[in-house]
Amino acid sequence: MAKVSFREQVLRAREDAIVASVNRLLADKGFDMMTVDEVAADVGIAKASLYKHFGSKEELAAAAMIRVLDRALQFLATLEADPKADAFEQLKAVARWTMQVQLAGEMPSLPAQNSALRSALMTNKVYLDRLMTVSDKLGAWITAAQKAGKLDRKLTPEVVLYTLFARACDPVLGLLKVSGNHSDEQIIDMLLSTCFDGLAGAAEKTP
Amino acid sequence: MAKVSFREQVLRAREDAIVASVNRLLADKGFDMMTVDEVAADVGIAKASLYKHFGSKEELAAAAMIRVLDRALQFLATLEADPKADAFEQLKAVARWTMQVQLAGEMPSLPAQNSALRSALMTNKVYLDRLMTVSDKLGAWITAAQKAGKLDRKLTPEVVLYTLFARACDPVLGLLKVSGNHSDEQIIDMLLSTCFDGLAGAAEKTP
DNA sequence: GTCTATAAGAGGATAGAC
DNA sequence: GTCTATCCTCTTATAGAC
Repeated sequence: MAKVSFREQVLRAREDAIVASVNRLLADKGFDMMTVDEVAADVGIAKASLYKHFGSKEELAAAAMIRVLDRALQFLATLEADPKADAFEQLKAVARWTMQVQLAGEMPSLPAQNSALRSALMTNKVYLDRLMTVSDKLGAWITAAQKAGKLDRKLTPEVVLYTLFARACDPVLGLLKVSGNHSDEQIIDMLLSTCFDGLAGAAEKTP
Repeated sequence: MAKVSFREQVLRAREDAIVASVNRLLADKGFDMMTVDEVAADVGIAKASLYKHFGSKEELAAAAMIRVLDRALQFLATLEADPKADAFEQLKAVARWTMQVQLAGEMPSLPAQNSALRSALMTNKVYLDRLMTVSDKLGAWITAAQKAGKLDRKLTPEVVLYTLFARACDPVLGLLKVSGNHSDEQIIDMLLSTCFDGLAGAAEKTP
């Protein structure tokens, strides 16, 4: 019994290592440019061993997405635990968190056009479950913030949700980072500002 | 002489057809998922003939990017010709135009991570020239709009420029389109609003 | 410059021994 | 479950006839 448990523990640890590598490689090179050989080399195992754990390259990507969604859910839980919870501020905190993850090189980026990948994700129950859980929590905050007048009521919740997801993998962040003209904090502050107050800025709000 | 001119005309027409196909395929599937075989089939010529016109797949993509940048420059020229030119409104018009191109399925999307493609673009004089021309024109409008207080002065022009470029290929537009809950006009209006006034919206500006 | 045919190689996936 | 070795498909790119 203990032996089996230990075995499973080792198995889990190895799979965690695999998913961590995939996550970093996806953030670094993207799905199409990432090769399974690279993943195997990065983890330090043979490619055939990799395929004992995950049935395809798409499943590897799905596992990485599930991982980051789980991290997001953990962060959402800490926000929910805060007694002075304000929906608008919570949304802002989530956006800030996604940008920090992106700056840390830990945000996997998947192409929207790859149909093989999309269909693999759309048939992955675990992935869909996590995605819907995150979407529901954010959706509740969005409608609450709109009711409070903190978010534009002319925007449908769908638009707000998609926009927040998109800002989590916005190429602007990477461009600004390589340009080297701003600190990480400056980048995040400016992008948060463009996200919630727009290019026109909040200055105009209180003339 | 007339014969040579005619020949060149036919050559140009064929290359235009190729670039138009590449443009559409890039918008539809992205660079990595687009194959040269598809391009050849779409144009209706043999792949070897294609390679007589363009030396590599990367050059095809570069030609498509040059094409769309030229279209952008044409549009910028019409805006400059307007006597009652306001920098802020011009920037908004440009953003609207890029979204219309995107909705029409004519905005080529290139991955930011593909290094072979990036180096090919970075050594393409014509592409760099067009890109810099567009950037300079937009940059002038950005600083003018900031001086006029229409754009947030806390944002560096670099951030504004990158953000405008990024909105030209924002995945949110495609997601909203396939979701089918909004008309094209609604989508563009909402995304323009999120771009310039943010998720918080302009409502807060005049309380 | 257009075609058919093919080289050359990358990359996803698997066979079979241990 | 891990390895080595291999298969096989897809894709970029070119050779050579016309």
